[in-house]
Amino acid sequence: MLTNRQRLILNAVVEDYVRSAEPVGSRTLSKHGDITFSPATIRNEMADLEEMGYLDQPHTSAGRIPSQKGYRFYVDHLGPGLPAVEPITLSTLREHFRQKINEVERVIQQTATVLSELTQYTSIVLGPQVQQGSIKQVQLVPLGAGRAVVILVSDTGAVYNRQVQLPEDTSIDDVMKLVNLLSERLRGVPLSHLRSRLFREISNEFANTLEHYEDVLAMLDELLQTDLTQVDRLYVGGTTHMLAQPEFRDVDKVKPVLELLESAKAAQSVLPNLGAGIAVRIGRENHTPSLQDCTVISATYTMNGVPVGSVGVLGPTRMNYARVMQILDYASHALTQVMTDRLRDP
Amino acid sequence: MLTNRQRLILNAVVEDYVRSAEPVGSRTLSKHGDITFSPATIRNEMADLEEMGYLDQPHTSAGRIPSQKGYRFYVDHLGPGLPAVEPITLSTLREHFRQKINEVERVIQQTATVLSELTQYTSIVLGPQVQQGSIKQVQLVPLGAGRAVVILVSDTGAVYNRQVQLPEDTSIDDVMKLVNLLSERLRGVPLSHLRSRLFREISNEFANTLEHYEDVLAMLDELLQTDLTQVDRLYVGGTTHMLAQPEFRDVDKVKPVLELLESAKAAQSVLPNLGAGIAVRIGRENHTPSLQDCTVISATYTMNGVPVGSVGVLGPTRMNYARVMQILDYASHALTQVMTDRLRDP
DNA sequence: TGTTAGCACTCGATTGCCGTGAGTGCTAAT
DNA sequence: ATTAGCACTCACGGCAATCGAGTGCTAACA
Repeated sequence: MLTNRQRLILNAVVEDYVRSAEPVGSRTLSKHGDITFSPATIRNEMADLEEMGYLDQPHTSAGRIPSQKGYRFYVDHLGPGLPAVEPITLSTLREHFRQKINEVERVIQQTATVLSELTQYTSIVLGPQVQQGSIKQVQLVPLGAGRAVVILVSDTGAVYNRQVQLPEDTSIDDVMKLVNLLSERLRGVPLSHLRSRLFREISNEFANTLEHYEDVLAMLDELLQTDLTQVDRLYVGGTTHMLAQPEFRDVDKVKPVLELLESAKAAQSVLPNLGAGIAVRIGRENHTPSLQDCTVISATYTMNGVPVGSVGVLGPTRMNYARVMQILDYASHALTQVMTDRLRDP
Repeated sequence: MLTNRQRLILNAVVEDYVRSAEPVGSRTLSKHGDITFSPATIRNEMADLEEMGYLDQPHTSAGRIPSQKGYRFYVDHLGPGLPAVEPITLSTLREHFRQKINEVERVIQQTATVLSELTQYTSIVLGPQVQQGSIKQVQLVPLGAGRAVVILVSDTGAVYNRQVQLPEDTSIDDVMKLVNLLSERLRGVPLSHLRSRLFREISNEFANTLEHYEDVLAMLDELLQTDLTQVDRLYVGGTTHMLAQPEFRDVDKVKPVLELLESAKAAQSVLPNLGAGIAVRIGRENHTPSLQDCTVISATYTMNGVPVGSVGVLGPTRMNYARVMQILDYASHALTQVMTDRLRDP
């Protein structure tokens, strides 16, 4: 275990290094706020801390920087107790969430923007995977030439639409039948059960009523598979902030990270699976190799108590943990609020 | 005017420099395919070309690189005559556009991806601003608690939806009236005339039939303003390719460019206004200051002969002009085809 | 016994100084 | 008009000298 003085010093090293991005030496530390010992004492303690693996020394005649273990200890036991967020930041956030934007998508997207601006890091927001809610209305709008648009509306106000090509010789009559059937049988069905309901209970009715029922079924299957699973609703903001970080001023260092962020699919893997509370992944704790020198902090937001999405921030391991954690905490609660409002009296 | 030999040499300088990214000297040039003169002759001609402003010399004892004027001459009179695209590339493109994807949005997005992969530059695709097409169906789905979703379907298959908050005490009756009214009066109205039609012809009917007609009108106005003008449908692909370019290996060089690309609004300005054919903007020809060292090549795609969007490629001024121009030419025609297919027998 | 002052030592970063070589411009020969 | 020859230029890489921030150790001190 660490002595009180060692904690104090580790804390100071992290704070100074996060601010300056340069190895901090004993002399510098001795000037740090709540440290009263002489440089020599600090040197001794730092040597011990290094031996225990909490600090690293880039080279013999340089100051110390926190190791990943050091950051971990800092996050678990030190810094994030104190208030690190300026009031102005909080009020900006509050302002952002106060304006009622009707489209959930836009809220999510703008949240990404605001987060990256406030934190000066890259932000990643995963849109809500609304398996909740149920079908309010099913509609099929024919466009001519066998083309039609299928529209599903959920009671949460989400609208899914998709253009489909009906089998060549589908009669108007068949189309009407189809719409009525779907409309009648799917109304009120929870989105999460949509596919199974469709196949288990309704498909055999198709066989009796419709001509090309296999085709229609395949079409609906594709529609549900791609449109409701919503894998692509990932918003990334402020990627260029990465370029401002001193440790990533080398193009070869940033490139893998930016490449990861560019492919939406891969970027999914950046955010940990939905868990409760705030998750901090430091350096190699990220399973993605490109993020070995990055920290990802993320928080989950919920809808009716169920986790549906997450907000996160990506930066160098030298990150202002306390500040970012507090901001994300606020943002995730605000998003939870937004999502829950949306379910009110459906 | 340039002599034939000067053209030959300028052409060779551009081609060599585009390939190697290093100033090309007289000795190197003398080994270039269709050049038969001695280094000394080449030196004389190059000195002349420099004097005329077609070539630059980074420093006294270095080779020459094309100036922006040099590139411009190359684009206007030289390179892009010959075939520079490998058959394999063309067939990849053909393959990409062969698969019929139903969602226009997805076609656009994937086009951006394919273009950036094929060219190894950053691609920018501006989604179709479909002012064409007309209203096929208007729908209003109430969700409870005064909330409702307005859905507009155009005959091109586009679906616009937006959640709105109805005035507190709107009666079911009023909602029905509203839907019927809109449905009846807006069907067949061209999207481009939607707003004016709404205000000139329909608004006074509202006054007679509806309670809170000002509120409803304001709501519809907002809906049309934000959703149909479609300013945000800009897809950017392969931004990280910028980092691979030797002239942008310095973070301070890339950062402004990536920042520009990050804000969708600003990125709009990257693509020139819709004009016909292929547009090439070299260096300072871009009005945006961050693009002083970049070239943007873009092409317009049309729908029924009307330009509706554009595809572009962004890279360093040292760009493979011939190849990119040919690829964009192909892509824009293919997109035109896609858009036109969508209008067939509406 | 824990803390601190003093001091020699380490080592990355900076600076300055060649030597090298690719490339030029000029002149004279073809 | 073209080209061979040659002196000249200048970025670049390597190397040594210098500098200084920071350390570890020892000895003095409370």
